[in-house]
Amino acid sequence: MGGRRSPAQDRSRAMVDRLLQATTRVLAERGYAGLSTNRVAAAAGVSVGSLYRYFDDKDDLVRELRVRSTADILGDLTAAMSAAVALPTRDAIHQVLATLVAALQRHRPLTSALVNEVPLGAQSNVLPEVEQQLAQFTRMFVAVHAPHLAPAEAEARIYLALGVALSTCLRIALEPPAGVDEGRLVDLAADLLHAGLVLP
Amino acid sequence: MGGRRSPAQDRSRAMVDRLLQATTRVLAERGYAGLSTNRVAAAAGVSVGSLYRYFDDKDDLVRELRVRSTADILGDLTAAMSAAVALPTRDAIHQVLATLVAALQRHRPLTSALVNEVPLGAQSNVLPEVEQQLAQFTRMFVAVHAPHLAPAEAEARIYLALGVALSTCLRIALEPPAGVDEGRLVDLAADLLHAGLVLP
Amino acid sequence: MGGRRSPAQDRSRAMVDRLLQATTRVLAERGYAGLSTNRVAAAAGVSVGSLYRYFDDKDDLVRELRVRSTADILGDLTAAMSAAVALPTRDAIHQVLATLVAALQRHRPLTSALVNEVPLGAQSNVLPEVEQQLAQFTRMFVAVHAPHLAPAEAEARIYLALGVALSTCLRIALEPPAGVDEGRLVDLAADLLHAGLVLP
Amino acid sequence: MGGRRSPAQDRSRAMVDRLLQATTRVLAERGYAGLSTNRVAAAAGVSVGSLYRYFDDKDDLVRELRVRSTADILGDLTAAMSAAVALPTRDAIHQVLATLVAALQRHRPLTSALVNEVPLGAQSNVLPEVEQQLAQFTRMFVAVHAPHLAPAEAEARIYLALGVALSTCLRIALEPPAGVDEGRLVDLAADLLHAGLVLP
DNA sequence: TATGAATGAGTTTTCATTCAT
DNA sequence: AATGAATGAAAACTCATTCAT
Repeated sequence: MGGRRSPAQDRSRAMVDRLLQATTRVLAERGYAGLSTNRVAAAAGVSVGSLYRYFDDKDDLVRELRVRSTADILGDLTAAMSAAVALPTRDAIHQVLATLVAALQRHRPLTSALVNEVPLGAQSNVLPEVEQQLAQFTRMFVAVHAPHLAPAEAEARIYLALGVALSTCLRIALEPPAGVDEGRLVDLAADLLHAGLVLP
Repeated sequence: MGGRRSPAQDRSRAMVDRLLQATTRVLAERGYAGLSTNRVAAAAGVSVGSLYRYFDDKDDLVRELRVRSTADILGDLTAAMSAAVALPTRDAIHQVLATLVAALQRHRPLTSALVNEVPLGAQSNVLPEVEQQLAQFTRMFVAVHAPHLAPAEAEARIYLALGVALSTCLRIALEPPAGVDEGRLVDLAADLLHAGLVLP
Repeated sequence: MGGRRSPAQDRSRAMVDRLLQATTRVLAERGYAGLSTNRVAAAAGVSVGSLYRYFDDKDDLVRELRVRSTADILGDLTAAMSAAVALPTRDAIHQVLATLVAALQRHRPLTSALVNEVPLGAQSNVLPEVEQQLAQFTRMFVAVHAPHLAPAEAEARIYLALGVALSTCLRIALEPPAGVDEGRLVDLAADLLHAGLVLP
Repeated sequence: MGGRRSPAQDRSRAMVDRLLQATTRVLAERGYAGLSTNRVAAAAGVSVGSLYRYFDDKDDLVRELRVRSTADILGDLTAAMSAAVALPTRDAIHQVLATLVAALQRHRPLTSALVNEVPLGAQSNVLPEVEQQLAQFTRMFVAVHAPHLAPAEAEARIYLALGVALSTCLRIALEPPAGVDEGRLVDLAADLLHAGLVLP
């Protein structure tokens, strides 16, 4: 952690960053259909050949983009989850949701591009890593706050809650409805999940 | 109603059906990226030229596919909604959700392809017509069963409920978790939405 | 000549005419690039299959069109040439030129389409039959009015005169310049050819 | 003038030349109808993709071909016209005609293809730039050598002479008649134009 | 390492032509 | 005879990927 990097590694990292940023830009401006390796390289001010030195292929590029954006969001989420364990049930949920919405909003252009433009392939959830992390938290959370639930019942509730949490946060972050207060939406969502997860 | 069809119309309809079924098959097997007009024609056992006799272009093909499956799902949904108005609150919600899950499952291969493979462009909701229909129902439903809510509050709940209902049904229909009873999931979802929509 | 036609032959002739007229129309409206057998058939209100009953292929259609339009022009030309033999040299030439210009103008849409849109293939003169007819006349004409010319010299002048006559008439008929009197152009052309053909 | 070229520029120029030469070859062998980008690329021993690196599209390819050969012909023509101003009337005309014929012959395969194979669209003159250049010369020429003509009369003669000159030169260059001396034809044409342009 | 010209399989789409009805 | 649905070869063009420099 916090290790030194050789100049070569730095140059490498810089290149990768440039390319990923260029990918985001192209994705936002031209959509997935307009995303070509040549275009990305040009947008990054780099040759196509270089792109292929740092990424296996086009898929790898997009995959990496997803992973990176996810990582940043995950950071926030993890912190929020750590803080949340000390809070009362509903507040904990609210905290996590609010954090997730904020994180998604912070990455709005990229997230939007990924959600709206990139076909998902086999996996049908947009941000798999985020979902996994969320799942872990939810599981633990249920174990603590709703120990009365039978395992199967707990599983069902977790499964449902995950979907609700993720889709709701995405919706609030990316398509906020006109004339509805965002904070209120997060409040409501927290109430909903609270009810769904821990009520008898 | 019950109109006779000329042989030519039948042939025409048969061709269109064949091509749409082939499209679904190709979509399921090779994904949206692997969906080419030549491939669809081959899968339908028909020449490319014929495909272009019945569809303006590739977009038209996918559009029609969406329209058809949407229409079918909408049919079920509308019926369920009609029946639901007479039921008590929670049962009404349950009825609609169960119907939607069943309809989506019936169109599983296509819906799955649409959700997972087709980049959505600007609109981030799959099946916009279904969402609209659902919105109408929800609005009416709230007006009837939760008249105590202030307009803004009602709006917020409707917005949230819609996202939850749609994403949950899609999730249950397309990615049912191993070892969790599907019926129980719909039950839980109904409870959740009931709580979210009408509780004070 | 002037023979009776069976009903079948009439129907046949009517079909051919319809198709050729449709071809002219399509050629004028869509250009040669937009000339497709299907389009011609549609424009004629006839099935493609029928087109192929009356014409071997697309080329045959266009070829026939050329032949027909030529035939009409040839009729005029022959008459003019017959009358011209009795006239003094320059007047004879003038008569023929004026007749040709008038005939080309009468068929303006078709001629224009043929000249501007249809690639000529191997033969590089637009209206080969017209040229042949004209050549015959010119040859005879030179024999009568310029018997003093050596055979090789006569050949050279005829060759030149033909080109001049044809291209000039086409130009006057199809691209008349703004602000220049057409009659004057024909006059000048007649003078030119007169000088070129018979002067020592 | 005598500028050095980088290897890259040379390669680029070499590629463009190869492709244009291949285009000429295909045009000569298979006609305009048989001119496809794939065929041109194959004839050039190059991939289609490369063709599209150097030309925007098929039109661009043909356009460039026209531009190049036109430029070459124009070069000769301009030189001849410069030299011609010092000559007596008939000799000036002869010089220009002879030069044009020679230039057209030098580009025979291409010119032939353009004249015989490429449908001309709206403009019915092949080589519009050549015609323009010729027009400029003729106008000046008439102003100098036939100042006695009224403006309208001058216009008419210029219009006619242009058509005659161009069509005659094309004819001599592309379809020289068997057994007739080419030089004699140019002589005759010069006489003809001389008479037509400056005689009272 | 970086470059970017070159590749060519693959995509969408058209249209002359055929043939079962 | 007439129809027009069906065909499929071929056209224009794109783009992920490679490799010589």
